[in-house]
Amino acid sequence: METLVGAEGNGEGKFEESRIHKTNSTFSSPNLGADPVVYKLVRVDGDGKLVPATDDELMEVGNLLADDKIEMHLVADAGPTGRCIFNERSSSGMPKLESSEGLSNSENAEADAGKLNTHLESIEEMLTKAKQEESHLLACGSPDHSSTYVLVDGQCSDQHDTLRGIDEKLQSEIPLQESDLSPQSLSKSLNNQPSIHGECSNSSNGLVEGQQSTSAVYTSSKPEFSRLMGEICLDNLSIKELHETFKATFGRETTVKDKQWLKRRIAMGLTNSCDVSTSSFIIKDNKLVSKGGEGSCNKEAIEDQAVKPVDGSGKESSLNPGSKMEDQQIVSSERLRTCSKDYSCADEDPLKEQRNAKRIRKPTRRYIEELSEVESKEHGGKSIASVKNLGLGLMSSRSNTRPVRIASSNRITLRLDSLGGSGVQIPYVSRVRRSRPRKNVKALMEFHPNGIGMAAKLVKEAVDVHSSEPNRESEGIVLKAGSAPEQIQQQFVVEPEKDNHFSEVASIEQGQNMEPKNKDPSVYTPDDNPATVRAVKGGVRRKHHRAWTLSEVMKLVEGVSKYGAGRWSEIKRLAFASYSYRTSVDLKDKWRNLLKASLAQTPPDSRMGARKHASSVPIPMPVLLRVRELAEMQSQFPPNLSSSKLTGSAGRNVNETRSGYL
DNA sequence: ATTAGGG
DNA sequence: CCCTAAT
Repeated sequence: METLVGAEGNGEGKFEESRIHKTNSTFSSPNLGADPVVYKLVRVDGDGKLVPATDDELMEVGNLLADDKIEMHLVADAGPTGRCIFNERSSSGMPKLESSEGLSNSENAEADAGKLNTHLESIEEMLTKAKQEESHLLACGSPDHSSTYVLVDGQCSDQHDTLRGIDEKLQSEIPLQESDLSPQSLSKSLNNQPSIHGECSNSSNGLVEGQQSTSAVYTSSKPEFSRLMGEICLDNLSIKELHETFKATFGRETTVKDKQWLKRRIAMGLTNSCDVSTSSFIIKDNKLVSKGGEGSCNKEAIEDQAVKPVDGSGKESSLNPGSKMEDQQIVSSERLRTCSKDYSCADEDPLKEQRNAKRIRKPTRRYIEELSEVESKEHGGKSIASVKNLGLGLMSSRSNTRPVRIASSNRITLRLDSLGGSGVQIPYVSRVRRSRPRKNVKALMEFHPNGIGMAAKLVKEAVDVHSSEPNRESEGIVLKAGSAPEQIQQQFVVEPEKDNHFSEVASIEQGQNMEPKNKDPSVYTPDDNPATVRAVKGGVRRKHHRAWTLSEVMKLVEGVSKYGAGRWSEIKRLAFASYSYRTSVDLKDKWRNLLKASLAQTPPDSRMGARKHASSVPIPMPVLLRVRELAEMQSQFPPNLSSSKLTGSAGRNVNETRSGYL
C-alpha cells in the first residue's frame, strides 16, 4: 500500500520520496475535476535544488499513470497547482524549496498540511481501497490486483504520530477536507477515517497524485471481470510475451520484468485503462531502480505495503524511494471514499473489511448499470444473471459473464471467439452487459432523445454485428443485409421467454432496434440510427422490430408442426425460449404471413426459390412448402393446391412435417 | 393470459 | 408490428 512517489534524484542528488504508510485515508474529493490537484514530480538534487523531472521521467510516470486519468505535472518548484511536498530527509535537508507549497519544515507544513492532509487522505483511501480490492481479488482467486488507484504520496514513515497530530490539527483547522471529499457517498458510507499521515517534518514527501476517482463500484464489478480475464489470459505468458503484448498495447517498449506489473498494465490498457494500473518505481540512492516503464517493480509492493525500503542512505527506514502509482478511473459519482471522518486508524482490518464490503456492494449495481448503459451495448449477453453476479461483488465465474446462449450455433461461435480467442479480448469482457435495467434505459433514452452517445454506440454495434453477420449467413440463408444485424443480436440476447418487454428492452440496449415502449416510432430513438444504417446497407427497413430470420421461421414452422397452429404460447415457450423478443402474437402473425406467402407462391410456379423479392426475408421454398403442408393438414388452408407437385420439386418431404405434427 | 383478427 | 376484442 504504500505508494509513493518519488522524485528521483539525479545522479548526485537524492531524490526524495515519500511513501505512504498504509494508512487508510479518506478519499479525495469526488470532484477532483473541479479542483484537481496536480502533483508535480520533482527531483531534488544533491545540493538541495529541485529539479524538474525530465521528460523521460515524466513520460514514464505518465505511462505509469497510464491513464488519462491522472495528470502529472512536473514542477520545478512547488509549484502552482501541484502540490509537492518534499520531505527532506533529515540529512539532506530540504532544499530550499520554499515554495509555498512545499514545506519542508514541519512548521510550515501545517499550512500545507491541510492540503496535504487532504490529499494524503485521499490517497490513502485509495490505497486502502486498492488494497481491499486486491485482497478481494485474491480471495477470489485472481492473482491480479489490478485495482486501481493511484496515488501516491509520500510520507514519512517515521513519524506517523507526529503526522497524525498534525493532521488532526489540520483537520480541525481546516474543514476543507471534507469539502473536498465527496460528500454524498462519504457521509453515508463511511465512517472511516482517514488515517492520518502527516508528512514528516523531516522528510519531504513527494506526492504524486493522480486524480483519482474511481468508482469503487466500477472497479469492483466490471473491472474484475476484465481483470480476471486479463489475468487469465496473461498469466500464461512469458515475460517476453508480456513485453510484446505490452508493446502492442501501449505502443512502447518496456523493460520491466515484473510479470505482475506487466500483466496489470496490459490488462489495464486493454480494459481501457479504466481500471487499474499500478506501477512503482524504486529508487535506490540516487538511482532510479525502476520506474514505471523500466524499473523493476515490486509487485508486492504494489499490493500493499510491501514496499521495501531501499534507499541507501536513509536509515530511516522509512524512506523509500519508490513510488508507485496506480490509476484509477475516475468516476465521479461513485467513487468510494472512505470516509473522512473517522479517525480510527484505518489499519484495522476488520474495519477495512467492513468498509470494503460496503463500498463494493453499494456502488456496484447502480454503477454497473449506469455504466453499462452508457458504455456497453455491445453485446447482448444476457445480463440479468451476470448482473446479479456482479452485484455480488465478485466474479464468481466468468462463465456467468457470458451467459449468452444462443439458439443458433452460429452466433455463439462468434462470441466464443471473441472471448476465447485470446487474452486480448479482455476489454470486451470488461463490458458486461446488463440486460436488466430497462427502466433505466428508458429513462436514459428519454433524457437523451437524440441519444447521441447511444446512437454512436449503436451504430458501432451495428457495425460489429455486421461483421459477425457472415457467420450467420453461413448458417443458411442470407438475409438481407439490413436484417442481419438484428438477427444476430437477437441471438445474442437470448432471454428467457418470459417477458417480452424485457427482451425488448434488452434489444434496445443492445443497440438494435428497439422500441421504447410500444410505439414510439416517432421518436427517434437510437433505433432509428440503426435503422438508418440498415437502410443504407440494404433494403429499407421498418424502424422497429426485427426481421424474422430464417432460422426463426424454421423454428416457427417446426413448432407449428409439433404443437399445432394456434398454440402460439406453447410454441413460443418451447421453441422460442431463446428469442425473447418474439411474442406469441408475433409468432401468430408470422405464421399468418407465411401461410399467405405459401399460398400465393405455390400456384404460380414453383420457381426456384421462394425468395423473390419478398419484402424482407426470403423464405426458402422448402419452408414455404412445409408451411403450406401444415396448413393444409390443419385445414387452415385449402388443400386444393396440390402440394405433391411442389413438394416433390422441393425435394423435401412435407409429409414428414405432417407426421410430426399430428 | 392467450388467442384471433383487423389496421 | 400494433392494437383490440373475445375467451
